[in-house]
Amino acid sequence: MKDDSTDYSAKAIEILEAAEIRIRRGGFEAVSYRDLAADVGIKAASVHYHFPQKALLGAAVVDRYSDRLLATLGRVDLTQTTVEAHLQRLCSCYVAVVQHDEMICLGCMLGAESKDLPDAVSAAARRFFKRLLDWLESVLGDRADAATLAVHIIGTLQGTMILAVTLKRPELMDEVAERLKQLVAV
Amino acid sequence: MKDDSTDYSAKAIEILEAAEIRIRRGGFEAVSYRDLAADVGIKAASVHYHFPQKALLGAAVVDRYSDRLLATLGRVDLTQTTVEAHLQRLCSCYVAVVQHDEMICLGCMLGAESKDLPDAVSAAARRFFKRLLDWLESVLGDRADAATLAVHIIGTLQGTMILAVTLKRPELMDEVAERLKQLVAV
DNA sequence: GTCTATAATTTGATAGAC
DNA sequence: GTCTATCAAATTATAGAC
Repeated sequence: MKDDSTDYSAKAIEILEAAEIRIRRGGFEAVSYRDLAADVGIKAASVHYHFPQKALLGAAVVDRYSDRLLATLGRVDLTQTTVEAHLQRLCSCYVAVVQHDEMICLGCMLGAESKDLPDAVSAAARRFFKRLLDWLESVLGDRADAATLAVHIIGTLQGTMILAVTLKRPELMDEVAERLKQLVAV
Repeated sequence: MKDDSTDYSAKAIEILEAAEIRIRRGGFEAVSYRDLAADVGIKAASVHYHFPQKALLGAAVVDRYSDRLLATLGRVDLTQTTVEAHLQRLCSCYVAVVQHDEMICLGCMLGAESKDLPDAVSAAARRFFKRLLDWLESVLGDRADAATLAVHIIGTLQGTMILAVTLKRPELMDEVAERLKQLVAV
């Protein structure tokens, strides 16, 4: 009774998970069928059975990631929760991404590469950011600068992630997240 | 009478320039000696004459990019120019990067990939961000929150670049840069 | 400096047996 | 579903002629 029509086999899901980690570590080009096969304990040709083309695998990974993040953020309901609490949820997600996974966001990686990606993958990355911005804009809905502020906040979270992993200073995420909350409080 | 000891031949510089563009478009893995050779009108084996190993080529590209950006930003001199003017210079650089080049920053791309890069290249990316943060921290030197604010500003510029190119909305850079100036004015 | 030729490896993808 | 076998193409890099 799931609302999305995609249902994958257990092995297909293993492959999607392995691909997500590898993309987030080194980018789309750095992922190979051979490595994914080793990750899930089968041969490269068998990975092609589940995902015939790499571009379609990439798009599937992104859509799965989008669904998961948006589900974690939850529906926007300002009658039950404050703007601050919604923002806190978003920041928590991204602080956890860096401090727990020691990786950047999938959208951040594919967004950076988007000029060189197969169309199906760059389109999926664009969809990801649109959904994320839509969520945040509706959280900030009553403000005149909602759209720009949403870009500012998402941009800051994405860019700070890059700084945090490159400089190996995960605590930067926390510090900047605190500043973002003050930004909205004004 | 240049102060850095690296002096490259004219062809080597052509290669560095071609490599910078290709890395910024698709990442380090997406660049091949064959493509670079075609860019500068020689064969792949001849590129190896100028840069024997790809990792060293990558590091050279980054250091060159660092030197150029830091030179454009100029020395920090708060007796001659205001904090706001210094920040304006930084924002102008990054707005131009997106609107003119239609590419993201080299440091942003390599920072995203840094987990999977040859050591020489990821170390160069780290150096780049350290130099950039140092510059901005000394601009903000008199503020108690200089370090965190510098991370916030650089992070925002980097992340917004990703959003702008992915969503094909270059004007986002301008809008967010305006907000950053207000941030410092407070 | 640039070339041809080549080595050794890896890549995405397909055909067909089981 | 997974396998072996195979393919054509691309990869980084080296050797040696000019």
